[in-house]
Amino acid sequence: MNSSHAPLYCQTCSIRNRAICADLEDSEIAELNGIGRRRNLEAGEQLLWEGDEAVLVANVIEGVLKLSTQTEEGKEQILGLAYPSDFLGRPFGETTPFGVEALTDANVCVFQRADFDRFAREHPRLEHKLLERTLSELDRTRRWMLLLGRMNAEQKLASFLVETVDRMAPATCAASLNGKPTQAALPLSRQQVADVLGLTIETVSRQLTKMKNDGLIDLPSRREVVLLDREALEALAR
Amino acid sequence: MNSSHAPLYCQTCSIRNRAICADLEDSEIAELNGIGRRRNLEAGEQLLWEGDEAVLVANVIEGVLKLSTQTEEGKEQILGLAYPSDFLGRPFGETTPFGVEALTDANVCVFQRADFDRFAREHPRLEHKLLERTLSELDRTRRWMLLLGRMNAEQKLASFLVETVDRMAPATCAASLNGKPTQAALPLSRQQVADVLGLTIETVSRQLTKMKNDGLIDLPSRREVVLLDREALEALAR
DNA sequence: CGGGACTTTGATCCTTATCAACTTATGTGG
DNA sequence: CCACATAAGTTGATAAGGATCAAAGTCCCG
Repeated sequence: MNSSHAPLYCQTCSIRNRAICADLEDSEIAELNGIGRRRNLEAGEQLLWEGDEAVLVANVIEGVLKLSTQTEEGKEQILGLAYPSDFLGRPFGETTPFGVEALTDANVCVFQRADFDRFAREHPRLEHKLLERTLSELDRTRRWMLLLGRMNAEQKLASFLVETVDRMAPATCAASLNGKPTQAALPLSRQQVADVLGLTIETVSRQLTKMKNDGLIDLPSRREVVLLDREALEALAR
Repeated sequence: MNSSHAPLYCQTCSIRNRAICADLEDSEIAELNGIGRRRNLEAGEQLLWEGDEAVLVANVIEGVLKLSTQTEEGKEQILGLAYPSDFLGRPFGETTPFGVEALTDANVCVFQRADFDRFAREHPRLEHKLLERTLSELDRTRRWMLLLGRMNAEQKLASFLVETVDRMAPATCAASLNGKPTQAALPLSRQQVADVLGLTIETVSRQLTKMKNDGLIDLPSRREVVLLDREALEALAR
């Protein structure tokens, strides 16, 4: 618990050079190390609850998590997925506007929001990184809006598969075609894919079998995809 | 053109206390004033083009603008609306990921992105404001995702009407029920409303007439709405 | 007053949701 | 290690909400 005796996680951290802490100097890293702590999450475990007071923020070290919200009638909409080096939570805010749940077993670096906010305000370099990351996240979210608002089921699935394979790539280090990865373990169930894309589980399932029959993809197991024709999928997604 | 002779706009700026420049000191404001300039836009005029090199950023002083993107087939999706005091453009990025067009006559305070980026990096207070604003914008955008992904046409329209009336309120200063505004001039055409909500113009039109027949709203003209039963609309939107 | 853009209304079609049955995986305890 | 229970996914039939296509009606502005 006591920060002065905490092991220096950061120095061996696998996302040290990609997360918002990347540009910090050793002394700053040491300080940050003192206020954060590692936490393991099992698949399905919840880290933040929608509407709760925003007490935590975190960096994803390993695993995939979802941000989500619900409609009054209980329909879920996944607002985003967080992969290693992504930042989680709502700094400088009263409440957390979405729930966060681990989809796979995960490891995160957690901070009390108050501690983090203070540290950020005192370290413009970190705040700048956070700003850049937030701006990119906003860009990504807006692209997703186009998907939700204007694409049909087939286009949504195609987009989703290509993006997922890309984002999972660093973890899998698996097969790829001239640099572009073509397969991945799916971190989501069919229902979760549906919640990401604003579809129902049945539509997702039907669309996947159709793509498989069309020779666009292969589904070795429920939690794996292989893009047999990545080009065609990208064309659909466009 | 020459900054040293530019009038000191900022001191009389109507959004001086709400925009990202709010916390700056007089000397900083003066400096910022030197790199920015005012620009009037007519309704329909484009300020930024999707995919262009990101050369400009801006603050909205007056009017309403839309951020939008298109699907390959030319279907438009509006990604957001910018009202007075909102920030526009993509700082710290290579390209502008969306187009920006004035929906009403508008007045904006424009900066060369390079100038703005430099200024921001040298003034953490401004960068902090920008971060807070970007985080709020991300929250708003994510709420919009729930709307696009999980709401039906009626719920979408209800949400849109309530939000629009609220955001237009400062400008209209018009009728309100215990603090909550109940009418506004619509800054968007039916087609644009459709593009915001991921619907077609026909569906928007039908839904509005239905709401009018149900006594939920009144439509004194094509560009005005009155919320006759704001409560009911909020309930639908939830 | 007339022309063009915008909007509304109507008829029909299509995609996706919904409801239901069935199949395949996953996992647990005897 | 198998049998059974349970969860997850697939497939089918039907229905509904919006999209699309077409036409008529309004408003605006010169």
